Amino acid sequence: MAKPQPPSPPPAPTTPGERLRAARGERGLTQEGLAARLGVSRSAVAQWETDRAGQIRGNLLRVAEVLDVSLEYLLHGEDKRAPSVAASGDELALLRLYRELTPEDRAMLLTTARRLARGG
Amino acid sequence: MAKPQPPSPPPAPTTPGERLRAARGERGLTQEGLAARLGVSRSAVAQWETDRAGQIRGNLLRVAEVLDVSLEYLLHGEDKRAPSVAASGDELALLRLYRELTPEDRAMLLTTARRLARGG
DNA sequence: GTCCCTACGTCATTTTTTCTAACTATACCA
DNA sequence: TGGTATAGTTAGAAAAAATGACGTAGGGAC
Repeated sequence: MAKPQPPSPPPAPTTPGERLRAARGERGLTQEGLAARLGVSRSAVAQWETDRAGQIRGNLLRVAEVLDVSLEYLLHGEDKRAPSVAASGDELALLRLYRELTPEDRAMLLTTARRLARGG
Repeated sequence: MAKPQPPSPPPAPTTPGERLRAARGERGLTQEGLAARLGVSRSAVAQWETDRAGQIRGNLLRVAEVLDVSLEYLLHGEDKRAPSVAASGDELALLRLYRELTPEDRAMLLTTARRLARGG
C-alpha cells in the first residue's frame, strides 16, 4: 500500500531551534564550530537548538549572518511572503548574493551551479 | 547655489532605534501607545529608540508585528522584503539548479556566491 | 569486549541584559 | 504662569541568557 516514498520529502523544521540546527547542518558546522564563530559557548548553541529557556534572541542577528539565513526564516519558518518562487532562507540568501554580483560573476556562478548539478 | 531641494528627501533612519521611531511615528503612536500595545513600560521604548545598549532584542518579534515592519528592516535598514520573488529568467534558472543540489553542494554554491559577492 | 574520541543534551550557577519606576526636560497652549 | 503631553535619562530590581561541569550515545581502533 505504501507508495514507494519518493526520495525523501525533507520534514520541514518547525521551531527556530530546529531551523537553526538544520541551517547549521547544511553548512557542515558542529555546535562547537558555530559557537566559535559566534564567540559563545557550545552549550548556548545547544540550548538554542533545543528551544530551551536560553533563547537565541540576543544573538539572532549574528546567527543569521554566520549561517547566512534570513531572520524571518529563523524565527518564523518559511518565508510566507514569497509563495511564488523563492522559498527558504538559503534560497533567498542565494538570490540576494546573486543580485549583488557583476554580470561576469553571475555567469560564473551559474556555470558553477550547472557543473554541480551535473554531478561535477 | 543650493538647488531648490525637491519636496524633502526623507533622511533615511540609520539605526534600529531611529527606524523604530520612524515606524512608530508613521502609525501615529506615542511611545506610551506603543509600549501599551507591547506590554512594556514607556521607558523601555524610549531606550530602544535612543539605541541604548542594544536593547530591543527580546521584543523584536513583537515590535515588528505591532508596527507591521519586517525584522530585517528594523535591524538592517534596507528593505529586505522586496527580493523575495525571483524575477528574471537567469534567477529562476539559478534557483532550479540550486534545488537539484545536495546539501553539501548547496553549501558550496552559497560559499562561492559569498566569495564572489565580497569581490573575491 | 573496552578505551577513546567526538558531538550533543541538561543542569546549577554566575553574568549580562533589559525592564521598570522615578525624575528631568522641552514644547505647546490656555 | 500653570497645566498637559511627550520624550530622554538614571539607579536598582528583575529577567534572561551564558558558562562550566557533568552525563549520554555512537563510532572506530585495538
